[in-house]
Amino acid sequence: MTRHLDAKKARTRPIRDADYKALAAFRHALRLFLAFSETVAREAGLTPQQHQALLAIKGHPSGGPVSIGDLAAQLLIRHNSAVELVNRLVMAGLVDKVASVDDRRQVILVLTGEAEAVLDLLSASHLTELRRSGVPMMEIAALTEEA
Amino acid sequence: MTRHLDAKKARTRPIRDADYKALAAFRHALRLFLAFSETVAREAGLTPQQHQALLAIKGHPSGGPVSIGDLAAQLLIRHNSAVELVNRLVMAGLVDKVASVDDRRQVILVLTGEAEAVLDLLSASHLTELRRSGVPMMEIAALTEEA
DNA sequence: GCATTTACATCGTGACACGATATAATTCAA
DNA sequence: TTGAATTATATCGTGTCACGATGTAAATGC
Repeated sequence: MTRHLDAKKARTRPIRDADYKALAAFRHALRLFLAFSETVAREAGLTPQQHQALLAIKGHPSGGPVSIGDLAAQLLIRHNSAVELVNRLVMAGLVDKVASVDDRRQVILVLTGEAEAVLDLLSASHLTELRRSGVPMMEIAALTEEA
Repeated sequence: MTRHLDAKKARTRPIRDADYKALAAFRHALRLFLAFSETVAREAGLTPQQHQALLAIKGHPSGGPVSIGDLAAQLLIRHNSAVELVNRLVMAGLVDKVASVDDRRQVILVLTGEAEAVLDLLSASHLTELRRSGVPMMEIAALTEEA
């Protein structure tokens, strides 16, 4: 009975030591980038999530107004988590919640001047760091479409 | 006075809308990968941190025995956080803590058979997903050295 | 017009990481 | 060799963040 390939799951090439090392090194590289990002964000007075939320609002692919739900989708978090994140941003004076005129259930998120300034600074340092470390940001970002 | 470049910080090219979109899309791509990883880890009964800890132990660059401190360094977390993470792994039956003979302060981390099996499964699906999505894992992992 | 769906909000919970602090083993210098 | 400094791990209290479950108001569909 071990003569046949498993019907449920095609037999895969066994995982070698080099595979584990490559996966571990890849994770380590991701963590290095995230640690850099967290450090500069905190130096600017933001939590990493706040920074990413501001970026998601400012750089949303639609280019148009961004709602709570849009933010949740962009960050891959639940709507209620997005609400909480936005409330913390409002308390920090970084975002204003504006009732949408189109659909009065929706809340449109608007960056304050302070948020624009901080995000500009952080974006500059991130672009510099990504260029320095050689991460092919554009290519990786392009993968977003298909998945 | 605005004629001179700022002495403290070289004037950088202004951040354009396309830059914000690229950075946001890059973050989104990272989150897609991390969400994939979290999903398959949870389906296998592990938290994402537990999965990454097992991988860090199994794929540690030294190839040798891995201590609490080694794990903390690989995951870029504090020693006390690594202790807590390992304690949860021990309670889950995935890791054994073994006193080191060389240095009796050290605790060597050993994967149980169950952990080896789960990690094998997760590594296979991660390798498949990374190949599928076209992420240049090896190249990015190689950046680890210099930073 | 009324049921369903959609968008946002609230609440309680749990995982995780942290700083501060403690303890034991090792190292090193006098 | 002994005692001070260092290193490795452990413990405790705290804060952030995300979640599921649940609730409410606005929009949609038949």
